[in-house]
Amino acid sequence: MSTEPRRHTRQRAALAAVLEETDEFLSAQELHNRLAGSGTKVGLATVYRNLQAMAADGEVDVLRTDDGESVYRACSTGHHHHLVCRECGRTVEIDGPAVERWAAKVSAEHGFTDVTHTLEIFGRCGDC
Amino acid sequence: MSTEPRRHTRQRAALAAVLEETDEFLSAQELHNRLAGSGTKVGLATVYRNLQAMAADGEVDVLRTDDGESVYRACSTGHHHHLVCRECGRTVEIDGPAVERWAAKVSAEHGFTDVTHTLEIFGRCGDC
DNA sequence: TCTGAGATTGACAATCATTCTCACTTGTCG
DNA sequence: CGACAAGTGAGAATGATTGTCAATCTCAGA
Ligand SMILES: [Zn+2]
Ligand SMILES: [Zn+2]
Ligand SMILES: [Zn+2]
Ligand SMILES: [Zn+2]
Repeated sequence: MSTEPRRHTRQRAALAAVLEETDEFLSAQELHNRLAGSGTKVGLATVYRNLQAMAADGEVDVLRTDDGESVYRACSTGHHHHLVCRECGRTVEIDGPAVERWAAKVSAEHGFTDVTHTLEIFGRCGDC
Repeated sequence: MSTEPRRHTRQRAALAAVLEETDEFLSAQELHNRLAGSGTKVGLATVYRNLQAMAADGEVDVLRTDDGESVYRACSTGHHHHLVCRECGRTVEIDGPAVERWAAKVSAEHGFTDVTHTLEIFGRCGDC
């Protein structure tokens, strides 16, 4: 599962830059707006394509809002989960070794292999 | 959080019946097809509206496929999670008290209140 | 059993995030 | 410096989901 070589482009760099500027999950559309606002013109399709590629390479994390929109965030590498404020979007990365073990155990008990899981926690943060 | 009174209609009964016939998660479109196939004509919008209402009342569980489609399943009542086969759709309901406690603890530690969480496990079942 | 108010439905239009198309541009590498 | 495939962009296409609204059906009350 080696990562395919990826060319360096102005568009991707700009997108990565915008992603680094925040700790909230942003939609592709919102990222596209911010890029437009920062003087760099990048096509919407390109934003989608790059986000998709970056997500596949684990450079960004993706999750779905309640209304089905995908939102993206530059994240620390490695498997982890999120605690997201429903109001302001503030996000805390969390880690749960015990949960990972539990998931693996349950899967095995039921004869499932090649398992992955999604786990996100939503709430209202102290500032909201 | 009292459930609004709901009228009994032929369409809803038919939908509930189809949902009871399977232990897989099905999309609204697929459910609509099955209803059509079983002689009962029900409008697609009605399928969506009812699934929405049923989900709000906890009569069915909803989750999102990788490609963003919502899928529904008649479930046992109460909070629980799922172990779903990526290939055949077979679903096992799972329960994890430890995970529930962990989620609550982590949320509290970060000052979050009014928390909810999503947790689903995907894999390939023994038969696939 | 009969009614009326209001919930529910259905055919179809509208929405809207995401993907596709394809001609054009630009990294990469020898 | 080319060659050429990867990357891009403008706009069309997709497709699940939601909105519209007149017609229909439920059911509490008479
Ligand atoms: Zn907040
Ligand atoms: Zn995990
Ligand atoms: Zn299976
Ligand atoms: Zn739970």
